[in-house]
Amino acid sequence: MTSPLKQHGADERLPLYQQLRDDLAGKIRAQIWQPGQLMPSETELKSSYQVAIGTVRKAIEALIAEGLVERSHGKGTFVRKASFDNSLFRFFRFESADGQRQVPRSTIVRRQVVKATAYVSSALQLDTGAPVIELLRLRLVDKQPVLAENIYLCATRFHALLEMPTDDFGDLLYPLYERQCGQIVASAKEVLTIEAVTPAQADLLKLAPNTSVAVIERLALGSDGMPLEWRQSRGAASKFRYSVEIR
Amino acid sequence: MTSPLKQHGADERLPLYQQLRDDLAGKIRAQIWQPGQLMPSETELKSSYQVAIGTVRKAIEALIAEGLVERSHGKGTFVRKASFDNSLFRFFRFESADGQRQVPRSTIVRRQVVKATAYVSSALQLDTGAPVIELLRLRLVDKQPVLAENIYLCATRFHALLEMPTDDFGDLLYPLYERQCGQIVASAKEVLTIEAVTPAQADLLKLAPNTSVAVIERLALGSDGMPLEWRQSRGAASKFRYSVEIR
DNA sequence: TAGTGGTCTAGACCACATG
DNA sequence: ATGTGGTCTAGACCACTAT
Repeated sequence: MTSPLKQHGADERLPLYQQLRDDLAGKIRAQIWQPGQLMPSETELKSSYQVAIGTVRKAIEALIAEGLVERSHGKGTFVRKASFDNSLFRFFRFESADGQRQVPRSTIVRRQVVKATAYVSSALQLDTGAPVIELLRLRLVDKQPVLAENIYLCATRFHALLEMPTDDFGDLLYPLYERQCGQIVASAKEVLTIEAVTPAQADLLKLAPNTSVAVIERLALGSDGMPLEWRQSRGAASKFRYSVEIR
Repeated sequence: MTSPLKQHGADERLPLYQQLRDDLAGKIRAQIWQPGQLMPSETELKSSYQVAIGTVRKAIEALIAEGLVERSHGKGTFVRKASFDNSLFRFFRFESADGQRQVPRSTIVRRQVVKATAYVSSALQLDTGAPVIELLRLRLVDKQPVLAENIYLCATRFHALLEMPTDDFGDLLYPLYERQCGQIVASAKEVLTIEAVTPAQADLLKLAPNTSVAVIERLALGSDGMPLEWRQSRGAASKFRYSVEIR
């Protein structure tokens, strides 16, 4: 029995379905309905919020457009799990010898606490010089290095990562952040550019000097929009491929 | 006074609002309602098609999601004009000396009729060896070359382009296609990769040998989905920049 | 003031998934 | 058989734009 919207301090100037959308989105963010789980049916929401069913549907359609939930005819409405750790496939074509796409293996090459540079601190909304964890990570397909990553995390928020061996980090970091630090990545912004490879990176990636690399800078955000992680990923430009449809 | 859907040979297995969407989309494609023009109001559509107003709204919402029309409260629903000739800004940062973004100037360097290669003919859905117009075009900002383009067009469909001086082509090709050949580009697919520059291209773009270029391959389609033009655009990788938001 | 799209309601019926 | 989302209807009222 959820109470009607009036008691939730919603902005009454907004359309009802928007207020409802905000309230539902809040419950998803607050993990009251967990990712992958079924959320209440249209009929339940209709009676608990005391609105017409059409209004419920408009609110849910908005959530679908934002990618927060998914509907399945006859089954119900499900909270979507954020899963974009493999978003690199958007930009790169990594294939193993048998032509399969797979999540690259990961190795943490270095882990250290450093003072945030001006750029990193502004990206993560920290004070300049605040302590950040820097991870240097290599990603491999068929044991060949394909991506080199520099990752920066607020040291206080993620200090749990300093207290475990880097070998236990596994191939995906975001589930680790969630398990060890209670930090959930909900969205991200990426910027893609092309540079000449530096000698150090060339060495890591086993590339000839002065070849080109594609650089993906990603700022990962929590569900409240707070920046959690900033990273740069570099991979050989020759493996790069991206397609769009425009109109 | 449009007649109800039954008389339009619509697929009755589809939901009503989908059938309506298809019919409306057809009228837009057939230019019965022209780009930029007002289309009939919800009330008019409701009575001419004999459906409920909610059904009309759902059909129009679908058209909005596809980017075919735009609604403006109090004014009406308008057919959207396709305008993505400047879509290169999506991928490149071209700025003139004063920091302004502007449509690059164009020069046609070469125009000739050639037999379509296997690749071009399959992209344009022509027989292999069919005659195609090949344009070599250079785009300039502040008189500096920034993009080199190879453009391929079906020679029969676009033969009007052979009968006018290339100096009169102007800076934008799609309006030219529309004026001179009656061919309207409605959408496009682009694929982006990175290559080393060829000697010929390096010369055109005034780049050092072996530097990297970003290559954008674009297939431009008519409103009926027929491929009209295939082009490759190459520009210095150093000017390249692209950003996305993911979730 | 008239016409447009935007919101909201209330309910009927259908199609899909599951036990 | 039951519950879910999907379609469709019919109409009231509001907010914006133009004249």
